[in-house]
Amino acid sequence: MNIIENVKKSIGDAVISALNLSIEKGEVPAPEEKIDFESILKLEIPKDKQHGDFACNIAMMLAKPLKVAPRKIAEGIVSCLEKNADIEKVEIAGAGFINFYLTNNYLYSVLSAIEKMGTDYGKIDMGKGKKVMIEFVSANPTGPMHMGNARGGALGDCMASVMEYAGYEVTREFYINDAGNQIEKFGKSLEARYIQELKGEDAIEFPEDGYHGEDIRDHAREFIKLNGDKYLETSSEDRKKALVDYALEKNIKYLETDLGKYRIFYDVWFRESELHKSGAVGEAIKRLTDSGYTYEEEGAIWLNCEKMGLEKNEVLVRQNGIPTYFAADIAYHINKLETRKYDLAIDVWGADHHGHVARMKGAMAAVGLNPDSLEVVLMQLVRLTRDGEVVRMSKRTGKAITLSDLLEDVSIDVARFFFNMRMAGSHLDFDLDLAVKESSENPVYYVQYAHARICSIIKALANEGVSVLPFEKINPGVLKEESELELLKKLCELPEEIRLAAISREPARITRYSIELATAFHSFYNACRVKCEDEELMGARLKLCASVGTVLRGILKMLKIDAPEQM
RNA sequence: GCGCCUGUAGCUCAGCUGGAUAGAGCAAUUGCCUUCUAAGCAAUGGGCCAGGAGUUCGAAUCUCUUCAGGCGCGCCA
Repeated sequence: MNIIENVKKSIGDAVISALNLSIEKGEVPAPEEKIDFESILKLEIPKDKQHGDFACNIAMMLAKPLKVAPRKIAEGIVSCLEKNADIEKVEIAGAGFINFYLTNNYLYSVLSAIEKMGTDYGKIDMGKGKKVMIEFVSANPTGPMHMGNARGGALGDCMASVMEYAGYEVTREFYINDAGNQIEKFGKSLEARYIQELKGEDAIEFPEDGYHGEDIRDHAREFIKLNGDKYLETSSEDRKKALVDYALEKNIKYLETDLGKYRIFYDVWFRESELHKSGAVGEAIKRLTDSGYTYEEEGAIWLNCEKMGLEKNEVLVRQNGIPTYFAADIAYHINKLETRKYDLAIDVWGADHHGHVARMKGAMAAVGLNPDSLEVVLMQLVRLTRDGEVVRMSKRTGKAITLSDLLEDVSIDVARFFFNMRMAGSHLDFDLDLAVKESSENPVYYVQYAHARICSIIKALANEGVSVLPFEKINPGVLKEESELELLKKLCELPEEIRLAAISREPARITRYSIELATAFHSFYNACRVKCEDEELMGARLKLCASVGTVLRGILKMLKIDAPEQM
């Protein structure tokens, strides 16, 4: 139920029929060529309340094609407007805006809508049940997660929730890169540490491009506890395989646990190795070859990206016969769109991967899939600051700060909220001082506080025998104060915010909305007392509070942030 | 060098499918608790929307260009 959209629709229809009528009457000249009025008509909520509740621009848009002054057109439209009980008055202003001032009835109806839908208020059917997969984080399983993964996690997870609210059928997926070069490096690193642990540091040289982290040593030690030195005798191949099998599964478990702590739960954990085993990678390459997009050079198989209008060609199969990550990724996306029949696949990637986007889409087109079915949301990287300075390393470990490090300092609510305050495309400064503060400055508490306050009011009144009444039993018409109307308007906006957040893949809109709703509530709270002598007014205000509480609970649940009843 | 992204208040950011006087939070200053949670509210100050040109009745928003910053351009992933 999108109240604002409904109102816009009804005003828009009224404007168009008035326009047609006034053309018929000859007050406004007919266009020389047919114009689709509906497509140029725009109704917006003016920034300044003095300009009414909704403003229409159509007179200005038609001024040029009709060769008439915009105010003249506006006058023609207004004179032919049908009377409508919900429209209080209509004014022509500025260059030719038609401003509509409505009665408050549409605002009051939101209370009824919220009562009916409860915490589901805001859900819309824009997606029509289309199947969408959102793949996010997909952190390298050779080590712990970094800040980029932390942001990607909050972003992808909330994007998924927003898409669900918008009526899509959403799958959250984690792609495990458990094959290819990096696993090879992982194996070599583990092997080196294994031998070093048993035979001393000098027994084997650590690979130059290996993983130097302490976690690799830990894996080797744990592995020795379980298996002793028996892998010293085996071939390097078997040794690496045993080490990788052990450490990889453990790392994947860690990833799952850490993400779970972060309240992210995936529907699917998809392994790259499956694509290699099933032959899907080979098939993908064959399809590209069959459609004439590949060629051989210097013993490698290349994808002809120039044929797709791109700058550079890319290797699909190396000289050594091993397919590249790119080849596997093509197979993976064919799997998403074709095998598993998703209508839309959204990938959340770090901005440093942007070069990969065009060729991935190009490859989709080359195998005959719609490249628009694959969407990539690029996310700028995160900068942590403390005392105004950029923090790169953890003080404790001296290494890059991991997600678990962050969650030791900062609550999960705060982390999820902060990572979703900024749009994906903007660089995100994560202010650790602010995040740690449990005070008014911290926007998370600001929103939660609004919810706790509402719960407190409801409880206090319940103790005096006053309870929240159903919509039919209250008289919303007594809500006339500025702050009450502003709050009602804010409540009306949610479905539209969900629509915009879903369409632009920007869950940050909802985080911001939660702050705006909290602001509107705090403002109301200070301006209007709920508990008062006038029972009718008290009933209406209490209903308003309860509605705001419901909506806040709904949004916070969507963002997977706690909604405490007291603070 | 080529490509992508960014540039809005002292700081962090909204606003960008063109609309009326450019917004919020933080920071600064000043008020508001004998009555529902002051983790709150109200008010004040703060801007050549990086610079320039163009399109338009109208530009922070669209186009071109200059400048500044970030990132990418591997038989890495």
